[in-house]
Amino acid sequence: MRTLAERLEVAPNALYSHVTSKTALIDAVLDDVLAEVEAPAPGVGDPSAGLHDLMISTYQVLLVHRDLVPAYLARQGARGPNAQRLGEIMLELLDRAGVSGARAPEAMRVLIVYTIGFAAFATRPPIDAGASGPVPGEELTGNFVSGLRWLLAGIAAPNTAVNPRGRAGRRDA
Amino acid sequence: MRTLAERLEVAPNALYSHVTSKTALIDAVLDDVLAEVEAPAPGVGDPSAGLHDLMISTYQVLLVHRDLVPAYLARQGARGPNAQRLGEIMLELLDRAGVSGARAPEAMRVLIVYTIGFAAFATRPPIDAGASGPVPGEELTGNFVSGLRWLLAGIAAPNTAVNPRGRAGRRDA
DNA sequence: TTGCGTACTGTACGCCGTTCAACTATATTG
DNA sequence: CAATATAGTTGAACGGCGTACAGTACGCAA
Repeated sequence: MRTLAERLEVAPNALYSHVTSKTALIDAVLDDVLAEVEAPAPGVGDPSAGLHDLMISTYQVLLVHRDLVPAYLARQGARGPNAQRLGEIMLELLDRAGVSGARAPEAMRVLIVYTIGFAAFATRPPIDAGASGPVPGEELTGNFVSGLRWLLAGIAAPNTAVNPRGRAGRRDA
Repeated sequence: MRTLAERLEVAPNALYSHVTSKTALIDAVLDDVLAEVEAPAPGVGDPSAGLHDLMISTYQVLLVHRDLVPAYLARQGARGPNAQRLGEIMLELLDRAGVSGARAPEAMRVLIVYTIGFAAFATRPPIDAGASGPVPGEELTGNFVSGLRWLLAGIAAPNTAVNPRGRAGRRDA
């Protein structure tokens, strides 16, 4: 806030004539940024490829505005109009890809969480140079795409029985 | 800090005799929490099921300590000894599952990012009740497991050609 | 001209992480 | 046992943060 006010060459509290709180400001900026995401035209083109491109575009947009990616995770959903628009586009793509019903919002959440999470991970070279290689960031994008492909493949697959050992994953908890 | 000091019934600055900074404290706590993750014994059992269980256990541990999940994302890697131990276990499981070479660390990062990201997402009912259902949290765990299965399926698949439309995902950028 | 709404400023409150010098127990040593 | 080193704590304070409140300059319709 104070930094922003300085950039605008006004007193810090002047901001509160235009914004109710820092949180609200960030929310607004967040949704604005989402407008930069390139979404495929609805109804045409391969839906799987559309999802692929949509998530990659989202990832890249997040990387460009890296400093507000943490804020993105802090609030989870992003209720703004742009977020909503992207959500509808995703659902449409998923539907045309054969994912509908209860599976659709699940798949959507998974894709979103994965994308934002990976952006958050990629967003911070400055931990410490040196040991074990900080992963220069270029490679991370490739890594993101790999995971995205795996995810899309799994989502598209009709029935995924990954766990061969009977009812695994069931612990006493 | 001040809150913690109050709980310990000491002055706030007394903490700094034991910890160099708030960040260092959180890092230590973070790694401590990671000790609670149940890891399968190395070398035995189905590796795919092992990964499945390992990530689910991680997810559950994160949910129990929900308030420090954001901190978990803030620092990305978690360099502590427990984190390292889990990393080695994951690589061993991946190797036995047929994932090795350059693919192994990729798969590991994807799994970790997905798990932490989803935990971050699941960690905050208190946004606002009401419209569009805040997803009670029980369902979110099922959602997490679904995505995990998709991911594991994709990782295990030999070659994933998700993108039917030629070289998609290649934008000018 | 009067009145009003909008944008701004000065000042201050309460909170935060953190630092520094001083004190006090406890343990160590001769 | 006395002297001293050491670990742990404290009071006070600094600088920074988001934000609230009261007041003020300005533009504009009545």
